[in-house]
Amino acid sequence: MNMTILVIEDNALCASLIESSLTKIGYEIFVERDGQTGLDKFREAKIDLVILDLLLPKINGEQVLTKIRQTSNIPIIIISTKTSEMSKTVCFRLGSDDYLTKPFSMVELEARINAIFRRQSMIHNHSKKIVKNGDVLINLDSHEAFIHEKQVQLTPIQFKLLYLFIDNPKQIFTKEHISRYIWKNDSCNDNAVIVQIANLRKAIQVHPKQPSIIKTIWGVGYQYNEMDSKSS
Amino acid sequence: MNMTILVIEDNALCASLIESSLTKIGYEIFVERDGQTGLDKFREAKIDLVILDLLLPKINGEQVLTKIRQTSNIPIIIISTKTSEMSKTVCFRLGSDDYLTKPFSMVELEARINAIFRRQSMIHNHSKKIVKNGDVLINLDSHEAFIHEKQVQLTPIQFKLLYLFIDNPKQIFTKEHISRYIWKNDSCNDNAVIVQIANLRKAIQVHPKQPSIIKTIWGVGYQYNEMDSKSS
DNA sequence: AATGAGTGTCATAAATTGATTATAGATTAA
DNA sequence: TTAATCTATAATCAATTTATGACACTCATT
Repeated sequence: MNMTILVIEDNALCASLIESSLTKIGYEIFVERDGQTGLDKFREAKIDLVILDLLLPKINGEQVLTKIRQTSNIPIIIISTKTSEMSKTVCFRLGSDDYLTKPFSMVELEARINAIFRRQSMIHNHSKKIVKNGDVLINLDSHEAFIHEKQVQLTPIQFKLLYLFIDNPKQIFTKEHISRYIWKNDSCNDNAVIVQIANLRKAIQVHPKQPSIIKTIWGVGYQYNEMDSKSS
Repeated sequence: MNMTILVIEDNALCASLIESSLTKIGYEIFVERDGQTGLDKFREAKIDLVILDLLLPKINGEQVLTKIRQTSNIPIIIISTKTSEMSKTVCFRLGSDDYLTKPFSMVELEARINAIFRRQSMIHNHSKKIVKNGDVLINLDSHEAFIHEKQVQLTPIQFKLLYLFIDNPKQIFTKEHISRYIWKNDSCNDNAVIVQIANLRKAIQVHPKQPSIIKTIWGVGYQYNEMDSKSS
């Protein structure tokens, strides 16, 4: 499972240290330098965990924390030079999951992130090998995919893409996100994503002329919807 | 809900401090002085969380941690005088949920315990980004917007605008403000804003002829009001 | 070396959105 | 009431985004 972490931190050195360190162990990282763009990024991208500095330009960390908690229960780790009990208490009360005082070691940060994700996966018991959603079923072991109980032949990229979609129905994936997911690189080639989406759609379509189960959200990204309702 | 916490700690002073402090805020506490009796207590009582010292007689903390994790996913907080990264890393790898180095404040311990319990209680609605206000509900993950529980189709700019309004109800936004928010530039084209407002209103109106939920504040700007009262 | 499946790139076509403009309507101040 | 100013609406056209098909490249297998 490819987890995406948003780092909101204005100190460039610290941010890049975290970024390289976490990228190395397989996480996808977004870095934002101030509270406002951090919040923007948070609601635009599919984020699994937030690492949040407290001293930020524009909107401070406590406010960002509050804003995020108004709409999301996503895990948030505070990193700060503030060592006071007061600051810790406030942040925990506002809903943070952990609080690390700077300077801290990357090893510890990694360990705490892993601990949070491990606890989440314990709760969800994510050791399933067959993923089913609506008319789509895929077997992760045998790499087979079925639409309407009929097997379809998929290339590796198509399979990966389809898994991403049916494992997160209704979630919108931007081209950038898909690019990161498929190719692991930072540079995003929009066209390549578009072509892969087209290939996948062609591969899994039951009848030509029928609307694809993968919807285009114009200007945003692509989305899988289990049930397609008519426009009303 | 009465949560039960098992404290395994051989230092009598520290143990009693924790006990009194946590009892005061409503937790039920068991204290054990060594690893063996700690494990025994864990097996026979219904425990919701374990606070575990590392330096223990008979069976050390790491072993206790390992033993517990063989049979249980219960939250475990390590408290220890060991400050090394090594010790922390080992404990997290063995499955602990948090690690506090002594000396620590009771306030912080309480905050971290509360954070763990809070996260457990919200396992269900995880990472959903939903903003609701009055009759308007928008889902930032799926980019869906609902008015009166009926889905409406919005363009990217319309969606962004609606989010701005319902995230800040009763606040009046000038055209300059909206322009900056949508287009990120300093020059403001009043007309463009007016048109976008008009488009949004058309897109989210339930019945034509009904006053829009986005009010015009003449000469100032625009405002969203949860409940629309008649003009007086 | 030849084949073929899988993939990336490009050019072009199709679709949707959004900025502009003109015009009409509404509100305020004189 | 009238003029000036602000706001609303509709229509058009340009810009942006997405879709599609053709072609070239890579790499494993034959």
